[in-house]
Amino acid sequence: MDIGARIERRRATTPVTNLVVEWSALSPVIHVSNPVGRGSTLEQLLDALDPLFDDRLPPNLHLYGPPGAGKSALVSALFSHLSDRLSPMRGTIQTTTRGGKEGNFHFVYIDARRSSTVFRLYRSILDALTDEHVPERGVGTQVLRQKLATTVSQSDPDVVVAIDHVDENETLASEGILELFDGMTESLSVLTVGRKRSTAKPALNIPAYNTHELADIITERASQGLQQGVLEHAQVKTLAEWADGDAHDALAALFGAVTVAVKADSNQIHDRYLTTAMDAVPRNGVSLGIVLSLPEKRRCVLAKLLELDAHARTSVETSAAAIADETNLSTGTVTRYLYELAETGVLERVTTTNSERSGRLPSKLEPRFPTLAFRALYEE
DNA sequence: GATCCACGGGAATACACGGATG
DNA sequence: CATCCGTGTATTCCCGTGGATC
Repeated sequence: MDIGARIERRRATTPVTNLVVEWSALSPVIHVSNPVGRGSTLEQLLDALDPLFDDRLPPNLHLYGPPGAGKSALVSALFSHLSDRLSPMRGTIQTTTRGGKEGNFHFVYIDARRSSTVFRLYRSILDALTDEHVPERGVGTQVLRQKLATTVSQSDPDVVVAIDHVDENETLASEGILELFDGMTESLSVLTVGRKRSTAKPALNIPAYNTHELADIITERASQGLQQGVLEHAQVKTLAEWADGDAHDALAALFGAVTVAVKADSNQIHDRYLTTAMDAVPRNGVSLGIVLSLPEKRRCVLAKLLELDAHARTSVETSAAAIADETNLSTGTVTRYLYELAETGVLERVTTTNSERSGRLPSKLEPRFPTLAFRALYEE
């Protein structure tokens, strides 16, 4: 019996709720292969990448736009399709005649959130380009750089690398990123993607979605992920208007609402679930991708923080103590984590007014990320 | 032995308040 | 009255350590 059949059998015997058909279609951190509604930006991107179709390496480029505008969705999908068409099949013998216009590029998509250091950037690219094992420790950054330089210059196909999520709090800065590839630029081109405009490279702007486009995205996701007709048109509209152009927020809210409905054993999404879910997505908050790529212990601290009762949440210190109690971390360390998370915007410190004690006023911590979706995705 | 980097401890500094000081 | 000071907290900053490779 083959694996596919076994999976199907397992699937059929596992009780599924009559609400969700496909969780991955609903996940705000998984991109679909054909993003909706970014046609004109796609055309501009293809224009910029036009040399590719003439067998030349395109110039370096920077794509920027507001959060939830579909930057990652567009670029990851585009790179995946380009890879299908313009990359040599890995591990198969090239049968096309020499000089043909196919298979002359490697396309590498990097998430700077997961490759947040120079070392990891080099490592991820190298790992994508070679079949060999690439060390994760024990070898210096410059060694990896050298290895990458040789690989890039010696390999026949040139390399186009997209580095997504640059210029964030915890990720590499777009400024200076090209210097990391000094000496390789003959055979390697870089597309950086971020929220800020970049001064150095030619840049392309991607605008926020309008309400109509957002509604289409939500509808598409719901049709893939939910039983037909579960999400009503009015609810789609509510979500789309509320999200104000931010697809991340819209999908995080939808996902949250679904988890609430499933937990309540409901076979439909009541409006009150939707409201609860929208309330759990702070406006101008930090995206799930950022929170989920935090180091393990910090994610753990965040998860515990969400479970605390009102008493434990009154100050950073009490929260830290309660969390430390449930983990093997010391109060001091948890405290520092919490402050650091507040520093980077994942949490917000709100100074509390009433305190019977003397001294500086304490503050309580408010999550600045979609809490329901985080809770569900944290178990992975 | 080298390397990366998540962790951990704790010192240093900032702040709020009330009372002392000029 | 304005400013300084002491005390108790809150917050930030720094740097060493150790696990897991290679």
